[in-house]
Amino acid sequence: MEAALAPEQIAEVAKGNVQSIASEPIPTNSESDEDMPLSQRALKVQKQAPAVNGNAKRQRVNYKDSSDSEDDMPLKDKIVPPRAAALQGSKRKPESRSDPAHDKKRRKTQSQPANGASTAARKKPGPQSGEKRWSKLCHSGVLFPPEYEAHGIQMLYEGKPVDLTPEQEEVATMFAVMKETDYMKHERFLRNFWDAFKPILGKGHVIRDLKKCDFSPIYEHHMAEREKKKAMPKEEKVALKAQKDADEAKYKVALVDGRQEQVGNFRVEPPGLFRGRGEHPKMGKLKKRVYPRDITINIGKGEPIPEHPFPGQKWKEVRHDNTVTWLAYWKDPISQNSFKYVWLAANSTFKSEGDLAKYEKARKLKYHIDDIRAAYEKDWKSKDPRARQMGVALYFIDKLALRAGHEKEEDEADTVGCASLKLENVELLEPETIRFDFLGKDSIRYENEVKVERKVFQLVKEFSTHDAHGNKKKNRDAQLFDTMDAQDLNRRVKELMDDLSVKVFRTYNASITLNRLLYESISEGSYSVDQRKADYDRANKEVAILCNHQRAVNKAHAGQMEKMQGKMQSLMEELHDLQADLKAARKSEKAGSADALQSRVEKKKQQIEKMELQAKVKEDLKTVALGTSKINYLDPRITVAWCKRNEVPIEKIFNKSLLSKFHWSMDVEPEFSF
DNA sequence: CCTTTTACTTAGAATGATTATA
DNA sequence: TATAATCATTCTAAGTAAAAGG
Repeated sequence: MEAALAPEQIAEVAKGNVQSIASEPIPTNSESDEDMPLSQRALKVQKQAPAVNGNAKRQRVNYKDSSDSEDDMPLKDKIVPPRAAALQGSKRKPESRSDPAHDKKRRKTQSQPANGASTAARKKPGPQSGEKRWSKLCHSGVLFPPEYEAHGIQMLYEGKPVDLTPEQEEVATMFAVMKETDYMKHERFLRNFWDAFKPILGKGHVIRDLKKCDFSPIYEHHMAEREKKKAMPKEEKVALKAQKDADEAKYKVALVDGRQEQVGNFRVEPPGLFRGRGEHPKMGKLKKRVYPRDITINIGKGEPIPEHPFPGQKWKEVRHDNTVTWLAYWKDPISQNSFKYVWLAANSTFKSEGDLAKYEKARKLKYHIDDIRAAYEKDWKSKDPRARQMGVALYFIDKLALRAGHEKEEDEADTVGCASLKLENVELLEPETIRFDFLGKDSIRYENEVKVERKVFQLVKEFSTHDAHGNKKKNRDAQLFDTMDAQDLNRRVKELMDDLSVKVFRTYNASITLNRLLYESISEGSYSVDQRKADYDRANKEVAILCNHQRAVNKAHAGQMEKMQGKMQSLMEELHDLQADLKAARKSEKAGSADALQSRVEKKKQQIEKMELQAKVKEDLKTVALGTSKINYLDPRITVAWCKRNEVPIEKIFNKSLLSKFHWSMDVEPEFSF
């Protein structure tokens, strides 16, 4: 049987040396790495001018220094300067959830097609609808976290040590190690934790009030252990690492139709306290340990069934479903109606094919976007209120790169996207500016003031005051779009282009923006590689802002900035002294030393300039995450082609894992335009 | 239809490793 | 040579959207 992997093969893959393995997967027309990649096959490349479109641009709000990004904006898109505001987590529990019943039952009031209901979308079986994804699949299943080992450290209750069973101690420790996190200040977290801890303590336990608990002995023990580990002699560390690698090696690879592929997340999630984002109703709940009996394995027929270290147990199920790409899944112990999956890694064929398809679909949108824009603008004037709402929603999705915004459950964080916007999320600023303020995915705040078409402004005003039946909307937490939801948007968009869905607009706008900015950028030729990279980063940043990709300000940020300022100060002083020396040397006409000083002055100046730029970029990017768009939204062929045109080594832009994830895009021709 | 289930992509924080700097 | 800053990787939560189910 060929399924088993030779150890040396495993080692290669485990090390991430997958180039040969990884490039192969795109088998259709390639025999070797050098062959024409899928990218080229798929695209009968049209060499067209860089796309320039009326793209959405937005001004970030939580961004102190707004001056720079504004001047290069087309006037039309300029946005009213925003009020300064703090980064995250506004307090915004809707006062009353007014009429939730109505909220849920809204929609469907009006019937069908908004306008010129073109050829209804044709079902093309995509890679999710029962199509065969593999013929042979072999892997080693999942790796379980080690069982809990009791440390025997006692916690204190009313100042006195308390004995805990290992089971109790495990949960106490989960809580103890979170001592320094913000969750400790979160009432809901504490309540949920207590509700989980109490039954584990059992009836009549001495511990009856969380407030009287002191977990710090456990916390300190945990920290001490950590220190110990850090202080371990080098050889021991190396040996430990080697052991770990060896234990994991077999889980890291899978064999798919004879190809070796890396597995992504082969580890079963260890138990812990749920760390939801934002105001998550379930934060602090105990996420229970997962066992083989909870896990369904997916594997090729006739392949050896993966083993597990729990003698009495069986896998929940073993399936041989070749229409899906997951290797295993289990029910998420926190939200009973969702699953955790084990998939192949980002560089696998499954994922690469998915990526390519995603970007090709977004590129296809380019040929339809004008018609689509015309269509939704026409809908603004429709007699059908549903069409009007849909038209405005699509405009937001296109211009602002908003997410679709599906309905959420009561037991999830209260966040919104386009379709689920509430009145309280939009403020009308006469004559034609809309101010958005809402918590989106991951409870990241989206704040933006956008100048919109007059008609859109009027429509949003209409939606803000009256529903589709002309009844007044009274509550701030009422739906802005009361006649439609995300599903309706997806259906609508399919009328406009086959297989189009709402999220494609984000990909499209992100990629086409990068493409345009890179073709517009002029620092070629005499500019240094670093300067050209800075160009790239600026474009990347613009996309990140468009997509609202944020990150928390690094805790040390302020201190680091101060330090830089201080350093700059002393550099300035040094420059000053040098300049004085130079002047003196000139006076005394010691030519040689003057020349030397002159060059030292120049050097110092450059040093200062570099530092200034560094400081500016750092401050600039303190809340902006560039990585997310690079990984998920920007067609790598744009980047690769730009690197080729500008003689920038691709490694400057893509790190090792991105290179591997995007191996399929590497031999795109330099003229590629998205 | 409308809701629920399933499968997949996208997301920021936390952690770990590497590099720059004092 | 330790410490700090930066960068890469891991982790798992939180979205989207299609299909299945009733």
